Amino acid sequence: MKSSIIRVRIAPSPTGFVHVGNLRTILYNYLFAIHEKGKFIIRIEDTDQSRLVPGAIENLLQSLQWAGIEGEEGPYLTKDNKVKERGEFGPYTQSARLDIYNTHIKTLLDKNKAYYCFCTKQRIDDLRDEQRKQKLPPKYDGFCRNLSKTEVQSLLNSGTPHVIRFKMPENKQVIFEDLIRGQISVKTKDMDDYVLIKSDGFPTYHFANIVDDHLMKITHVLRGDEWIASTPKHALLYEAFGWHAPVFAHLPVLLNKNGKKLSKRDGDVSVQDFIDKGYLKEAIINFIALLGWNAGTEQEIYTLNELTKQFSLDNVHKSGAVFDVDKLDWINGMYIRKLSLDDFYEQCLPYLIEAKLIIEKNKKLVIKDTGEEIKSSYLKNILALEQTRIKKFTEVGEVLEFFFKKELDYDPKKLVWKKSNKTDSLKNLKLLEKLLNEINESDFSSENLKKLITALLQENNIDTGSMLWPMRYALSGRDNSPDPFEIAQALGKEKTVERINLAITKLM
RNA sequence: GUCCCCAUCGUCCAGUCGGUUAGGACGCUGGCCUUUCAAGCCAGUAACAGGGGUUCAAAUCCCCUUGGGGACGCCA
Repeated sequence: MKSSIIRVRIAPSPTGFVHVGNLRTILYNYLFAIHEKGKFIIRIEDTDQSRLVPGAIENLLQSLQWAGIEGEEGPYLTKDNKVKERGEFGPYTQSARLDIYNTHIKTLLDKNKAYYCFCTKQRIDDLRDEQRKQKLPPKYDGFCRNLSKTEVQSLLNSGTPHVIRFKMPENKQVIFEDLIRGQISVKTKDMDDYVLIKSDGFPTYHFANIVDDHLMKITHVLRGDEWIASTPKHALLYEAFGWHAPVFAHLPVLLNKNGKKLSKRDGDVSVQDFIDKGYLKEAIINFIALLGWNAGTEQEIYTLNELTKQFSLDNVHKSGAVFDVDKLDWINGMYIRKLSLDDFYEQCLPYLIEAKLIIEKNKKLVIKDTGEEIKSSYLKNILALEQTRIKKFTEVGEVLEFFFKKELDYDPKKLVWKKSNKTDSLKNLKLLEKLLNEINESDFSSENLKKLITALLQENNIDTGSMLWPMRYALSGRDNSPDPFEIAQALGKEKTVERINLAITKLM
């Protein structure tokens, strides 16, 4: 009975992709479990057969794997991407537990805590319409509540469709303790004789959830806010069975910019969408962990490991948190800057291919515009210049495009620095061209170029800007870019000179 | 309509036993650096929803109002 080990579960229904809000609930469950040295369990709640989406379980498990979150019990993905189950409290998929629900509903029926209801869908709908019209709370009226045993038996014998409802006790105050919100109290007169078993023989969430949580020895239920109103129903069910209820903790929801619950209507909210947009898992996890929780310190950047060490339900907020993309971008930028160059390269490559700047040909990388083969070491040098400049990987294509163009297309007027003029710019570029031509290919490093060009400026008494701005513009064709010396080094002598020449032509 | 829950800068969070110039971060603005943009550093901007209590003292405790959210399915 008394088990000191904490067991928490996540109970997703396989009805689509994993939403960031789900991911946060999952994350908090995981953090709590690991922090408390407990068990983290996955259970699939597929009792609504009409809403099942093929591949949703695989998608869920992949998303967890991506996030670095692993369940100790329940379904998992094998190396060849098959779904298998592990753990001693299985099966962990509700559709495989129908027998269990059947034996448990019998106990409730025998205890007179539940009853058969033969009301048609039509009657229930009409009833609710009428109640709404009269501005009454919609509720089942208990029509079948007191059917005699013989009436029930004969209806069952004739195969009349039916559901099984919970017999809500009358005039009772239900009080439960929520770890985050404290005591919550509801009167049974405000609750319905809700359905336990549907007419297709499948249990509802309310029933299956309670039976499974009990059988799987779940000690803490951390779930979304939207369940708070159903928790008294659940508490009553535990009571009807004579079971101890787990500890409940209802997590605040994620909101959109308008303060409404974040939903599909707000655009891309699935975890996959964020991955596609070029966010790092570390950034997403860090960000959503902080939405509704903090350690009481001023730390903003956390690894998953640090989170598991510091996480506590004591510091979880009660109110919903707005999902602010600006802050996500900032955090993502922080993580991008921390990446090693190799990792940064690995992350960026798919986006460069996606942006159609680079194509893969016979396992070689080729610049699409020029057809030249490109070495990964070269690509890394270029990427290094942008690592502090992007906030998400989707930006890498645009910002790097100029490196891969055969010929740059820009407005010649832009070659002139704001404090300079056309004549000087042209003169300076010609001086620069002459100098560059004299430098050996092997000496074309940014440091050396900087040294030589600085000397050139001093020698001729030229303003830094009136030389470096045209140079930078000639090489990048962009208002904003990295340092001209860095670009020149990355481009190499030939292309650098070529671009300077082009600029001279454009200015003349 | 009924029930439940929530309320500190624009946003995310500190402020958990009542006493703070109400703190940090994102964003925004300005500065430094500087050839541009980032990055980095520095500075500034901005909040206790309102009203009553309790108290020597309230962002903090209590009540009301207002505002917001959620639930009221044979969905989860």
